[in-house]
Amino acid sequence: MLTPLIKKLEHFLPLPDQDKEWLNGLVSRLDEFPEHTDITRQEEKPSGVFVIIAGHACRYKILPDGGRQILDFMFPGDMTELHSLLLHATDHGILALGPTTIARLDHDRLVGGIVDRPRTSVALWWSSLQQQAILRERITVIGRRDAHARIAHLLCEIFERLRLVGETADHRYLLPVTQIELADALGMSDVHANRMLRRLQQEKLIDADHRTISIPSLAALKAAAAFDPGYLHLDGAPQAVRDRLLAGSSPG
Amino acid sequence: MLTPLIKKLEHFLPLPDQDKEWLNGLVSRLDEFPEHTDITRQEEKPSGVFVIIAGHACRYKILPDGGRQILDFMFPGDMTELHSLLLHATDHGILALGPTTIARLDHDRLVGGIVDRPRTSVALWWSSLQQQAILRERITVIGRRDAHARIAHLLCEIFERLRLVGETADHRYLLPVTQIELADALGMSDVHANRMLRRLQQEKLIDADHRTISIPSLAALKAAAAFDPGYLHLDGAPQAVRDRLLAGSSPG
DNA sequence: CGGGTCATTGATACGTATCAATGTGCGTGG
DNA sequence: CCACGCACATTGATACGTATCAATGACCCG
Repeated sequence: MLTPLIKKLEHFLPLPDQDKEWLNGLVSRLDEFPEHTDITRQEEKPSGVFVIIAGHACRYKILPDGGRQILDFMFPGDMTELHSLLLHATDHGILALGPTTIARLDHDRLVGGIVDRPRTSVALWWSSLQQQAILRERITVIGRRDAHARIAHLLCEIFERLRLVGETADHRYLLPVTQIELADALGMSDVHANRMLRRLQQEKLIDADHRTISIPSLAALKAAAAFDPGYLHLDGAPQAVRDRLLAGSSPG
Repeated sequence: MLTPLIKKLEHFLPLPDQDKEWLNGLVSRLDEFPEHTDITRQEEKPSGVFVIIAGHACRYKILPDGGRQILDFMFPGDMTELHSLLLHATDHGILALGPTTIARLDHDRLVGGIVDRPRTSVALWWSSLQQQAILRERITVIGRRDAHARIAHLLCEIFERLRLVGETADHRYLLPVTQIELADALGMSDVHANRMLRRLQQEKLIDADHRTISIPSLAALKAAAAFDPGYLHLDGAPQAVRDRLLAGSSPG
């Protein structure tokens, strides 16, 4: 059930079989959300931890003036914050972009049992560090790059993230996102997003068709975006970390 | 020693005296950094956890084209990520803005001992959630607000964060930041930052003098910024969280 | 006193927002 | 089965916010 999450975590560190079983056993319920419905709403109490199983979602904020900023995208294997229950209200909502399935996790058993599973703990920590790094990179791109580079960069990032969970085929992936949503994610107007998308296609850097993005040359797109994947921290756990964990159970 | 950190954490949840002693005992070394020197450098291996004791720092990235984006500011009580040692290399550097003192923490004892201190664990988790929320708010402000509102918003945020650790006096605080740095933090040019700063002063929304910011009317500045402090999650731990922790030791 | 960093100001160029109109595809109801 | 409406995509014209270039001023330090 939590296959994409486990796949992602194991890119960082192999997990013992018993940890994976334990993770899968935490799923208390599956929920499905139709396209363009809220999974959680801004200002409401956090609704517990869940993992995206299938589909695409995004975190977003609505501004006082009615504007919207999309903060990040969520793909299969992405989850909400482990300790969000510490807050009275969330600072952002989560929206299903296409039809989306989520798995809700039993919070008590998660928090209670995580302590005895150091490999999983560490992998989840890595995932949380990666998420913060993605936010920082987004700040950098929105703050310092022009619209053309912003779109190219986001498309590169999404490719790498989807590849990690096996949601790409060749150099192609599904991205059920309107141009308005793309614009809201990158701090630009929808009209301009359209033009830049168009330009990327004319430049043969991407091909967009029916919500499917194809990247003829990943190298070329990365160059246009000045995309350096370092911030995604995809290298796997450092040897020192692995060594220390070997004292525990053996990898699955 | 870790007074500002503890002060901040206790805004969320009172800590037992023994936890505070334990925290203070984790300090393995104090380091001082002169103005405009790197505390950590981008791309290097994480150097362990440290806490700002005095002074002001910022996280930043250098782009391939030489540009710089300041991601966040760090004030007394702010610390680096608990588990950053999981990464091979950092995705950003940390720069001392003025003369800055940091306390390095013993990582092994921190990670080893945190499990037995649920209140401190929870408070540190809250701090980490707040930090992520700050990044998300920055994305929103840079992506969707004009230069005038961006500066006003940042000045409001800094006020609230400094107030939390007792670094404000009246409606006034020290901010050792050049206009170039301000511009790099908000994704604008230094020339424009200057003009907007000037405008804020003409509008009597702020007063800036020798690195000191005064806010005649916080309400007015917040209105100009459309600043809603909700994202800082300053309400303290929800009752449910407190109740659960009462099973453990009593508050200090 | 001289040189450096930082702040300030004006003129101009450019990227992007905004406004407006049209086109396209799709689901729904007559 | 077609017509309508709706969301989304596309395109052009124009306005505006902000970047860039350039020069001067203020301050601090050696």
